[in-house]
Amino acid sequence: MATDKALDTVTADDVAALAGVSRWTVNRAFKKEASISAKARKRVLEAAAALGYAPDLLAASLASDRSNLVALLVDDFSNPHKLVMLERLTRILRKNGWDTLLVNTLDTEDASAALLNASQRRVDAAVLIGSGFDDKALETAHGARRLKKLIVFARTSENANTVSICCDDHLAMTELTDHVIARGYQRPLFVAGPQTQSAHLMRKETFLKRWQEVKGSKPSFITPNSYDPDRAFTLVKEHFNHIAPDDRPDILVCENDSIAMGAYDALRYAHGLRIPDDIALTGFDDTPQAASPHYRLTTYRQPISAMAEDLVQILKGESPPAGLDRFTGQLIIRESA
Amino acid sequence: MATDKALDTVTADDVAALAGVSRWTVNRAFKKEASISAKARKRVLEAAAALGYAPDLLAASLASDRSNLVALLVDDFSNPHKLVMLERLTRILRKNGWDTLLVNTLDTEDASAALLNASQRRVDAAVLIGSGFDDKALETAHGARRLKKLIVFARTSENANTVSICCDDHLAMTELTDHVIARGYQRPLFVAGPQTQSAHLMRKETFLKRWQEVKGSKPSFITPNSYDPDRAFTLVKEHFNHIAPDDRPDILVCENDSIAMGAYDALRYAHGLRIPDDIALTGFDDTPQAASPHYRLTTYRQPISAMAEDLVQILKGESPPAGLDRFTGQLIIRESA
DNA sequence: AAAAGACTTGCACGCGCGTGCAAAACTACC
DNA sequence: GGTAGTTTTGCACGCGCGTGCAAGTCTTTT
Repeated sequence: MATDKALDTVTADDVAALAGVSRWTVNRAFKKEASISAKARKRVLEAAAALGYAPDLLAASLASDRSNLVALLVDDFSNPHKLVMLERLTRILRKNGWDTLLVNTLDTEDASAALLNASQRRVDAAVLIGSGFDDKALETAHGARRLKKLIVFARTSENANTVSICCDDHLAMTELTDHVIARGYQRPLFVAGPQTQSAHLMRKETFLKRWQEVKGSKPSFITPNSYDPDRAFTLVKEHFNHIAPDDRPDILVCENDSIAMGAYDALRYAHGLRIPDDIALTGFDDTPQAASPHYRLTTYRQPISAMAEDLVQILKGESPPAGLDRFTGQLIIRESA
Repeated sequence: MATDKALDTVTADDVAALAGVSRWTVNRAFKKEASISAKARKRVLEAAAALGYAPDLLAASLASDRSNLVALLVDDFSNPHKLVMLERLTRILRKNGWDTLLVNTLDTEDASAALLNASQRRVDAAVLIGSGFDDKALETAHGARRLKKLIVFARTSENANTVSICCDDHLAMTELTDHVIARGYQRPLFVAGPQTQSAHLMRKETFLKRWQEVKGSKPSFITPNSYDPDRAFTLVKEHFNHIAPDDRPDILVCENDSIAMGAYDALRYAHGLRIPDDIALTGFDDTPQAASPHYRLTTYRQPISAMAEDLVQILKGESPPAGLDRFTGQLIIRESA
């Protein structure tokens, strides 16, 4: 047991002893750009391999003021697009030396507690990937000690102390709106997401504005109180119960794919409408499911990888830690509209 | 700047000074079961609130031998069920005091590097939620220093040094097979997942065995080399190209919902078959999408929450750190079979 | 009121490594 | 071979808190 203990905890000192150098040389051998001679490094690495040593990142974080840890706060797990973002972010962050703390803020009263928790782990940055983060949470976060950087991902933010990395929603929705108009649709209905957040999307506003500019009329809209497809299903189903066939919209423009898929199912299975023959539909995000031969959703793909790379730049300090980084995505035209 | 620095880094000593107690009393105030008087705790917490102090979890981890951190290793992000598991696990772990390190092992040659990385953060446990972890990775993990517990989630493992928390696949597949038989299907085709892992599912074996026991014949099967629905789509599409209508299976039993949905789309959109009229289909996992009016998938729901609670027990040391914890799930019968 | 018991508080030492600088070793050049 | 320049190495101190025990304080009992 005592030997086990000693075996368990191989420290830089042990490696130093074996390699015949000082502890500091050992740790230098593990840093990419450290001033150390090639042969010293070689000797150290061999000794380390023999002993099964790897630097303790925890101790390193404590001693320095960076942890190479990023907290990802997520408050909506009903959208498969989140899984795509998580995959991209974790992969790209890891490639660049950052590990990821995944924080589920569903249960947390507001995000503040989660943010505090992240700061207690000394994360280098907290990244908000969600819909329900409000001003209060952002302010608390900014007030929190040790929370060096606060980044809102895939969403704009009006808080001056945050960076927002997102796709250019204005450009995107304008392009999508123009596509819808070009296809000759006349009576759109916008299906928005929850509208309470300060950090939110401008998709609805952009669509309404653009449509009015070009067509002169103001489209109506409905607002599920969450991005859950089931809610969208129910809401759309109810909405169409109260509409005479002649007044029916000829296209549903949805704030994201998650809502669009719920709406799709409601139209098709609750009201027997064929898409796009009886009614058309668009989404946003290009989730994997949107491409299935079932939905064939016309949608808009955000450049998640580029956005993740941008996040890395910010973490590295090569981009300013406040402001708005906008990216241009790509309209994906499929059969649904 | 100097004052900023001083403000940034509120330590237990500062709180102690303000509250007129020692540093140790301050930290005790933040532990649930610490011997501290009610009034001392109150005084400390007030002082802490005034200063914006919260204990540094990093320093605590270094000083003690636990980090309250769990690494979740995921190697397949194409299955929406992963999102469900992530949501449940992160929420339940957090409720019990553990934070979650999400590690994407898609890019990692084998999982060993990821496991090593996790151990460098001194995680209390590494949880494998994936399909592609092989023996080598598990052995490496066990060899790694500081990796206290290795847990295979939602999958059995034959490695003696791991705990496996999963639903009772044998029971589940037997129940599902019996359902399929009771419905009168005669010519099943099993669509399996990749078969190379040591830590894998016994679904195929169980199905084949049970079917043979009851019906006396041995069903055929096909094997996509990944759980990606697109692969399943392609494989099923190809497979049915080479089958005469009379030889067609009357039911596809799929290893999980992800595969089932790909297969569903292939049958319906590539071959124009109606489900369940022309051919039936079952899945496994009960992903949210399986319930949609589109798929209406007959499937099997794993008790993820109970499994996550079991994980907590293991982390707390109230369950043995090796062996197999099996849970009984629930057959979900919908229209697809 | 004194003694025994129960609870609360303080403290020395260590967790493993980073920082910044000074000493040492090496290299190049005349 | 000596000097200046360059690279490499070693080290004191600190990061913020946990552990286990000893000293201190308060409560109970006879």
